[in-house]
Amino acid sequence: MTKNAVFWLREDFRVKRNDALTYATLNHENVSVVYIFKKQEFEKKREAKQWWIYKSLLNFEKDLDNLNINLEVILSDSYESTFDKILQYKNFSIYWNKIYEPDFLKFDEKIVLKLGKKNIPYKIFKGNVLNEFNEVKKNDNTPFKVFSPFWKNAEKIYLDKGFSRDSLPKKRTSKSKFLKEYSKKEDVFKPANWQDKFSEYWDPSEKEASKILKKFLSENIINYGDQRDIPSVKGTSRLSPYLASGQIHVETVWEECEKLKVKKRGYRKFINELGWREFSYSLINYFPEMLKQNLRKEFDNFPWTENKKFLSAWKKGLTGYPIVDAGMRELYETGWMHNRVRMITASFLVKHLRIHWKEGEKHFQNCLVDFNSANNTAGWQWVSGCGADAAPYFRIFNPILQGEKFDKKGSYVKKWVKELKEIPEEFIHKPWEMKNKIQNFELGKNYPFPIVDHQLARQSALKAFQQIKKN
DNA sequence: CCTGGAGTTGTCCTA
DNA sequence: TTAGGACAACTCCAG
Repeated sequence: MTKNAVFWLREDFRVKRNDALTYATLNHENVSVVYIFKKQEFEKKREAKQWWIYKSLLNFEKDLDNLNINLEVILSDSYESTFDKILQYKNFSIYWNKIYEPDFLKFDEKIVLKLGKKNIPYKIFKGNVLNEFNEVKKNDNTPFKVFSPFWKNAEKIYLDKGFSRDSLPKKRTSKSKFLKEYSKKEDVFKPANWQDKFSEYWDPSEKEASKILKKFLSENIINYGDQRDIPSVKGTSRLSPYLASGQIHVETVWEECEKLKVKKRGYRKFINELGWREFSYSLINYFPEMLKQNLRKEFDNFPWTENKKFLSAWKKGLTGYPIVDAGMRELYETGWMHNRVRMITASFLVKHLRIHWKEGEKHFQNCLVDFNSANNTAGWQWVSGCGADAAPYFRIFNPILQGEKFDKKGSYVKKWVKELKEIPEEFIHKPWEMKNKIQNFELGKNYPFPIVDHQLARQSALKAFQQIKKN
């Protein structure tokens, strides 16, 4: 065994159940945690996530400090050139956990070749999933394309493995440094951007993740089935950003769920959401082309429109449909949007405005603290109808009905769209129908008229879908 | 190989 | 007022 070990930190900001980190501490005298920050991957592309990573680095550094382990950050233009520099060092082994994205897996292969040539010991561990995607296949060895059978099989495979690995790294007696030069963590992120208000809503730490999970399981999971659809209520777990950056391992979430004594409907529904996460990973790895294009080819002929005004109104939350605008503003304010509202806003962009899902995908990528390629792509393609197991085309969310159904009193709308604060309940999801005048409020002045008419937009979306069927 | 059932999250119209 | 069917037909998957 070499004296030094490097744990290459990527999406695993946790001490508990972190296989690569634990392995390094159990087998080596000196352990360093190295994070390579590639600016171009974040700037103007994943700004919300950039904030999350920055805070995660600061918090994780403290956790590692308790173990006498040093966290070293390198600012980089490319992973490969940075790796080439690291490979110049002598007498070390390197470990990391997998990220299930085609590009990352390909990069792993490349690095493995280089490590082999230099005789540097390495080990790659399972990442933040229940099953690795290639463990779940149909009997004929092809991948599942429908969720239910996929999940039925995947759950069984996971249960059959029946293992529990509640691993913890071993504390060092003294700190050691590996890299001669490393960057300041502050260089990863320049404060005073729009993301600054996120601190009011999120604490990107491992401790917070387990706190949230505990609270969710003791208070909310019982009613998850119904409450998860009400955006004004904290009925969902809000664990997504912690899962995305690995402040918690999905196996931990699973296991804590299994420990529940009373397993009601809510429990099943919640576990299924973990299933969708697994399904998305499976899809993008078996069909990597879907990261860039429609999974269902017939959608290549869909008559999308280009409309900068509409796109910008959607992004700013100025479409004139209160539930849509509330969602977009929640996203901008907090780096997160409630699941039900993600569907409504996405459907609105794709079907009412007929703007390509890639535009929406890009915007969400920039604004979500829980951004993850697999979920984001699979989700947008699902809404658009061009993905796997997707919604049928005639299923077009009516933003007024959705509002009335899931935000009855309009409290979600009023929280995020302050202009509508005084609008009576009856009209909160359709302020344009209001006859009475309200002081200091005038439609078209304080808040926009709907940018498209629901009925007309719906008709034209249906027509557009008819068109691709013909081709 | 054939067969039948099913398919995350809806909407709208009719009786 | 409300419940039920139409919306389309295709692909996936298991038996």
